[in-house]
Amino acid sequence: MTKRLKAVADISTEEKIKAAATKVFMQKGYGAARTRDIADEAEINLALLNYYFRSKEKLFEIVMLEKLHKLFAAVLPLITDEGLELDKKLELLVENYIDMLIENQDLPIFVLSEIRNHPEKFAKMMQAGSLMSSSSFVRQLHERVPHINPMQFFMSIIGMIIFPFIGKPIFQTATGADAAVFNAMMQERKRLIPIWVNAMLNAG
Amino acid sequence: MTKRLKAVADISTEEKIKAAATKVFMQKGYGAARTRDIADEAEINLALLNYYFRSKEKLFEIVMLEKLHKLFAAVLPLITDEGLELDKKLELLVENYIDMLIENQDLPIFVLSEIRNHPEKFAKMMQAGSLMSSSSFVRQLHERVPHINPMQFFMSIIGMIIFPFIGKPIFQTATGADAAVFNAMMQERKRLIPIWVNAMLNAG
DNA sequence: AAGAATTTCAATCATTTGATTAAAATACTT
DNA sequence: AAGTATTTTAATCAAATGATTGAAATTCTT
Repeated sequence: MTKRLKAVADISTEEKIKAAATKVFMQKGYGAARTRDIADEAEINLALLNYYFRSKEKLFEIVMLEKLHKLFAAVLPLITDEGLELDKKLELLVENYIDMLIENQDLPIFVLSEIRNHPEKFAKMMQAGSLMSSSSFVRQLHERVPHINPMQFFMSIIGMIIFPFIGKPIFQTATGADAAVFNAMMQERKRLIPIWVNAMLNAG
Repeated sequence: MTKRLKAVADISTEEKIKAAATKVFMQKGYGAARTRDIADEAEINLALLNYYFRSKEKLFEIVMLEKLHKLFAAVLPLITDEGLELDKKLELLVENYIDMLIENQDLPIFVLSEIRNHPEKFAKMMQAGSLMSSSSFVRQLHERVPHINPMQFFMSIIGMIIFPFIGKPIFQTATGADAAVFNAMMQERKRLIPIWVNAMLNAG
C-alpha cells in the first residue's frame, strides 16, 4: 500500500537513469563513462544516481547483466532445443540473431570488450558458455561431421553472423555504404549463411 | 654528434614507456587507462611520460597507429596482390592472419573497440578500408561468383578468421579449453577455412 | 489539511588524474 | 675536470570525478 503510487514514480526516474546509463556505458565503456554524463543524459541530479543505485559499479552491473542476457537469449533457447533438426535450427538461429543484431548493432562489441576489461567478474556468463558447447546444436553438428571438432563450425557460424556488426566501422567505410545499405546486406545474409554453412558441412 | 650516445638512452626510456603504454592501453582501453598505471608499468617517473610524449592522447595515438598498422599490414599487401590467383591468395591470407593473431590475441578487440569509442578520428583507417573493397581479392571473388556481392564473402572470411579471437573469453570457457588447446584449434583453422570458403564459393 | 515518508537538489568532500615546474642527477663535449 | 646539455625526480596544481550530506520539495497517508 505504501508502495502503490510510489512504484510508478520509482520506475519513471529509476528507468530514466538506467536508460541513460545504458546509452552512456554502451557509447564509452565502463572506464570512460562519467556518472555526470549519465546524470546529464537522464536529466536528473547527480545525487539521484547514487540514491537509486548506490554506485557507478552497481549501476553498471545491472546494465551489463541485461546486455549479456540479450546477447545470449537470442541464441541459447534455440540451440539447446532438442526437438529441432539441424537445418531448421540453423535457419532460425541465423534469422533470429541477425534480426536482433540489426536492432542492437553495438551490443556485441560492447559486451565483448567489457568482458575483456573485467575478466574476473562474469562467472555468470561462463554458465552460458558451457551451455553452448553441450547444446544439441553442437551435438548435431558433431553427428553430421564426426571427424571435425563441432566447435570449429560453431565459431565460424557465430562469427559469420556477429562479425559484420563488430567490424561495421571498417566495412561500412570500405564499401562507402550508409546504414540502409549495411542493413540490407545483413538481411541478405539471413539467406546466404544457411546455404554457406550447409556447403561447409558437406565439404567438411 | 650531440645525438649519438644520447639516442641510445632515448630509445631505452622512450621505448620502455611506449611498451608500457601499449600494455596498459590494450588491457584497459584509452578511457580507463591511467597515465600513472603506464608510468608504474614502465618503472619511470610520471613526469617522464609527458616529457617524452607531451600528453596521454599523443602517446595513445602512437600506440594505436602501430596497432592499426599491424592489423592491416597482415592482410592488405596480400589481398591487393594482382599476380596471385584466388585460391592461393585465400590460403596465404588465412595462414598469415591466423599466425599473426595467435601472437597478438587481443589486437582485434582492442582496435575495434577503440575505433568505436572514437569514431571521429581514424580517417587514416578509412583509407585501408577502401583499399579492401577495391582489392584484387574482392574483384576475384566477384569474378568467381558474379551474382553475389563479394563483400558478403569477404566479411564472412575475415569473420571466420578474426572472430574466435574476439570471442575467446566465451569460447574458451565454453569448451573448458586452456590456451594451448585454443591455439591448436586456431592452427587447425588454417586448414579448415580455405576448404570451407571454397565450398561456399561453389555453393554461392 | 497536518504530518510522515519519499524524492530531489545544491553544495561540498576526498580522491584521482593529467599535466607542469623547478631543482637535482646524469651524460656529453671540449 | 669544467661547463653545457639532457634526463630524471619530487612536489605541486587545477580540473575532474565518484560519492555524500543536509535541507528543500514533493508525494502519500490519515
